[in-house]
Amino acid sequence: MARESTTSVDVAKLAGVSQSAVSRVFTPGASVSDRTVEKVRKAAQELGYRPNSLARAMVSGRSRIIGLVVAYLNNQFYPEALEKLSAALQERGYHVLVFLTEKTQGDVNQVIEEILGYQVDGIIAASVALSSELADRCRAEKVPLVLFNRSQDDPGLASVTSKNYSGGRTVAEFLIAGEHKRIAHIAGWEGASTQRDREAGFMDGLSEAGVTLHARGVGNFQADTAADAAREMFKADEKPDALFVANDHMAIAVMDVLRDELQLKVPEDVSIVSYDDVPAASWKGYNLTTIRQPADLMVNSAVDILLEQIADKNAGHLWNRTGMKAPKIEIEAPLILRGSARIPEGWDNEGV
Amino acid sequence: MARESTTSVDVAKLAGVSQSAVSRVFTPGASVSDRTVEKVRKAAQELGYRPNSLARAMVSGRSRIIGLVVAYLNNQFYPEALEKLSAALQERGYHVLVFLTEKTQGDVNQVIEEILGYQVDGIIAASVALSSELADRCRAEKVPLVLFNRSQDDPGLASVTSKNYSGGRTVAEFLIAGEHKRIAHIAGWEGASTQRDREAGFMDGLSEAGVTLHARGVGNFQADTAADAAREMFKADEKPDALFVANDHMAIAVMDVLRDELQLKVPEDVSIVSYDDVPAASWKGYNLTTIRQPADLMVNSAVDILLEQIADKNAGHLWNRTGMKAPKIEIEAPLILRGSARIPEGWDNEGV
DNA sequence: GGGGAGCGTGAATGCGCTCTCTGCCATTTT
DNA sequence: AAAATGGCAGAGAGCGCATTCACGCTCCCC
Repeated sequence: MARESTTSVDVAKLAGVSQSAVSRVFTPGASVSDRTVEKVRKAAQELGYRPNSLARAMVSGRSRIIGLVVAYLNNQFYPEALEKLSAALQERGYHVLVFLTEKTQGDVNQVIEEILGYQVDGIIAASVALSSELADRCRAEKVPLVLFNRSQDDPGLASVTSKNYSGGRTVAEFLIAGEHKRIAHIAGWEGASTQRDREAGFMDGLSEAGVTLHARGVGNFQADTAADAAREMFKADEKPDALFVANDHMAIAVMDVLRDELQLKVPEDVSIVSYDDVPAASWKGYNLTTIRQPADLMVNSAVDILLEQIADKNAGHLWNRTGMKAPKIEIEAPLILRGSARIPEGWDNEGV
Repeated sequence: MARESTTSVDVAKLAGVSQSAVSRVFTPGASVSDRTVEKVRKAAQELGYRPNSLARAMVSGRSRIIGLVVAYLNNQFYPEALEKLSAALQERGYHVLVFLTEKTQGDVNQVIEEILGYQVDGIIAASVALSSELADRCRAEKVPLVLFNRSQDDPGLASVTSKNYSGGRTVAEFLIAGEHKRIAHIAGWEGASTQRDREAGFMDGLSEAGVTLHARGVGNFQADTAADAAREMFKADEKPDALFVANDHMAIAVMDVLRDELQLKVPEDVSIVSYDDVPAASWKGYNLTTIRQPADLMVNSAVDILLEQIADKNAGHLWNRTGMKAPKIEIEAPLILRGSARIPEGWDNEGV
C-alpha cells in the first residue's frame, strides 16, 4: 500500500543536513550554499531520490498540471493541437491531464468538476461550449480557463480561435471570383461558435455580391453525417458547382462521395473549399483548397494567455476581479490554394 | 497563493460532524450511517465541496493518474489510440497525464523520471523503447508499466502489440499469390520492434516461397522520409511492382509520390500493402489494402493488464517479484482488402 | 442481566513537501 | 572595536485528506 520510495528526509539524513535543506536544493532560486547543494545532490543520486510532485503541489498550491478538455480526436486538427499544446506546456514545466467529454452540457459539467478536483493550475477547453455557471465555478476556484477553437460571449472568458468570420468571407469571395453559379454550404455543428462565425462571414460575403446560397446541408463536423448531407444535396436536379464545407475532415468525406459515388470531378464539376488545413488536406489524394488554421500560432497563443493568467493569479489581480476583459485572440487564417477548387485569375498563394 | 477552496473540515463544521466522517462519506465502501451521509452531502453541496484528489493521492498512495508516454501523434494510429485509452481509463476512474518524448534514449529516461515524480499509478509507453535500467526503475518504484505497440525481450515487461510477425507474413503470401514479381519493402524505424517483427514475418514469407526481396528502403515511419525512399527506389530501371510499406502513414506519402510525381497507377503498375488501417486508409482517395491493428482491442488489452497489475500490486504479489512473466499480448491482425493492391483469386475479406 | 459482537464515530496521526521564522556565523560598515 | 548586514541552515507549522484506534452505543443470546 504505502509506497516505500525515498523521501527528502532520507536524503537529508544521508547528506547530514536538514530536510529543509534538501527541499531548497530542489527548489530553483532558493538560497543554498554550493557545498550543501553538492552534498545533497550526491545523496539524492545515491538513493534515487526525486521530489514528489504531488506533495509539492499540495503545499505550494501549484500542481503544474493543466487540464485539457477535448471532445473528439478524429478530426485531425485536434491531435495536432494536442501534441503541440502538450509540447509547448511541457517546455514550460507543465503537463497535460486529458479529459474526454461528450459535447452534451451535462457531461462537460461533470468533467470540469472532476478536473477541479485535481487542483489543476489551468484549463484549456478545446471545442466545447461551457455553461456560464461553469465558467463562474472556475473563476470562484481561481482556475484560469482558456477556450481553444471556440469562443463565447462571456467577457470574462479568454479564447483563441482563427478569424473564422473573415475566413468564411474569403471563401465566399474566392468562389464568386471563380464564377461559380450555384454555391452551397455544408455546415458543421451548429452549436459551435466556429461554425456560426464561418457561416456568417460566408453568407455576408455572398450577399454583399448579391449572390444567394444555392443549398445548405449540415454535417455536424462528422464524416458520415457530412457524406449523407452531400448525397442529399446532390440528388437535386440543379447540383451545386461549388461547396464550402465547414472543415477538412468533412470535406474529405464529401469529396469521396462526389468522386467515388457520383462520378463527379473536382474541381471541374464542383469546386470544394474547406477549413483547417489539417495534414491530410495537402495529401495529393485530396489536395484541398482550404482556409488554414495555424495550429502552432493558436497553441502558442493559448499557452501564453493561460500561463499569463496563472502568473497573474499569483500576483493577485485577475481579469475577472478587476473587471478587465479577458483576451479573445483571433489568429489570421489565410486561404491556401490547392487543387480542389477552380482558381480565379489574380489569386495566388501570397507568401505562404 | 494559497487556494481558499473549501476543505473537508469546513464541511464537517457545517454538518456538525467530524472531518473523518466527511472523508468516509466520500470514500466508497466506508462505514457511515445514512443520516451522516445525508447531512454531509447537504453541507458539501452548499459549500461546493469536492475532495482534493491530490491530497487524497498523497495519503492513500494512489493518484488514479496514468502516465502516457508517446513519441509522436502525426501517425493517426496514435491519436486514435490515445483517445480510446483515455476513454477506457476514464471509465474506470483514471486519467491520463501526457508526456511527449523524442525517440532518443536520453529523453525517454528523463521523461520517465518526471512521470515517476507525479506518483502515477501506472505507465503506458506507446511506441518507445525503454532501457532496461528504466524498466528496473519502475519496478523498484512499483509502478506498473505496459508497452503499447512495442515489445521488448525483458520478460518482466508487459506489452501489447498486434501479431506483427504473422501480419508481415500474410502480406508476403498475399503479394506472392497476386503474382507480383518484384516485391519491395519500405521499412519504418529500424529500432522499433514492430518494424523488426513485421519485416521478419514478411521476409520469412518471401523466402519460404523462394522469392527474394527486390528492393528495400527506409522511411523511419515518417512521411517525407518514406517519400524520399520511394523516389530513390523508383529511379531504378527495374521498378518494383509491389510494395510493402511498414505503415499506412508512410504508405499514403509513398502513394502520393507514385501517382502524382511518377504517374504510376496503383494497383495496375504497383500494388501497395501497408499496416495499421488508420481511418485515412479507408478513404477513397487512398483505399489502402492494409493489415489492421485493431486499436480498440489493443487499448482494452493494455488497460486490462495495466489495471490488473495495479490491483495486484496492492495485493502484494507482483510478477516481477514472484518471477512470473509479464504478459505479452498479441492481437490478431487481419488483412483488409481494398483497392491499392491486386487481389488474387480466392482471397476475400472474410468476416470483416 | 451480563458479555460479546457489530457498527458508527471522533481524535489523532502522518503522507512528503514548501515556506516562514529564527538563529548562527561571516562579512562589512562606521 | 562595536554594530549592522546578509547569507544560509534548521526547526516547525501546516497543505487536505485517509486511516487507525479506542470508545460508546445498540442489539442479541444464553
